[in-house]
Amino acid sequence: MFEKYVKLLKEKSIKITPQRLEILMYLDNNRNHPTVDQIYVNLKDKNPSLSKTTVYNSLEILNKNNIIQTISITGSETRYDFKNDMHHHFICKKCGSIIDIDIACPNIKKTIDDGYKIQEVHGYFKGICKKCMGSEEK
Amino acid sequence: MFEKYVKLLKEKSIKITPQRLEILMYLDNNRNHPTVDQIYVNLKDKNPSLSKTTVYNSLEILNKNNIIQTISITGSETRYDFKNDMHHHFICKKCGSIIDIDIACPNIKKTIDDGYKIQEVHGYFKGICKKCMGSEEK
DNA sequence: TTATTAATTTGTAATAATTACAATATTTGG
DNA sequence: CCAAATATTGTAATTATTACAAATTAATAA
Repeated sequence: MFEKYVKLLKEKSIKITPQRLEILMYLDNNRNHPTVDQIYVNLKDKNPSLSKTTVYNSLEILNKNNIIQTISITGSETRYDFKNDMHHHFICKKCGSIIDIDIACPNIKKTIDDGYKIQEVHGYFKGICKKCMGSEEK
Repeated sequence: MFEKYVKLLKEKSIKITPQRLEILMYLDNNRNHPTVDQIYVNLKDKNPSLSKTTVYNSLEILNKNNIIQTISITGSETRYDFKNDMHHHFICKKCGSIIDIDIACPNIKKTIDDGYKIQEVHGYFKGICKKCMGSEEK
């Protein structure tokens, strides 16, 4: 059940704790870019002693080790995502949903060639999503 | 002196107040993506009665009217920029400076064609800037 | 397996950015 | 110049995040 996440942590020499495994599994199974609070509230059910600080700490070490990534699209709270192929994010100003946009950034190479060392790429679009566009016309 | 900014506000039917003009001029003359606090502290000198809430309110209405734009690259505080040609931003994890990257996003058309209405585009790179890369080698 | 040590978790308190709100003041169209 | 609508100000409240110290746990070597 947790083998996959144990392996991920071992590869990066991160100590294996039940909290980290649960958080990792939660992010793997919930690809809806949850907030710290959403992760915390959901995992608190099965582990009532869980502390929000632990969620913050765990997310920090997982992010630093490139296992997960942060998304700062709303401007207020940070959201988290299991690391996968590069993609952009779209947030709908009407319904608030955050949608993966499966495109890569073609500008990276140019910027690297220009002398920058790029460690993270964030592409955010804000507007009205397909669904809300449809309901506006009615 | 303020004609340019008066014109900008009139075009959008935004009421002209000295605070808004000062904020607009500050952003026009300081293209270093300042925080709310930086704007506030700097303008407070000439106008001691300025309130931080006014800075927030003014930035909000200017942003909604597309005269300025927000930058959420640090994850903590929002930064502001006079609206100009589309470009990306790079933040150096070592020295903290935010640098304009003059490239446009070629993925917008594809996303619009796909049914999304795009109102804002944010492209953020995080890593080590040219200058810090140079000093690392020494 | 057990003891040890270093790292982690927890809970609470502190901080920092932002928003809410009510009273006062200012802008603008007639 | 007046009236109505809107903006500014100051303070208080809220929210996300970080700091920190005590208690607990994971990993390692004997």
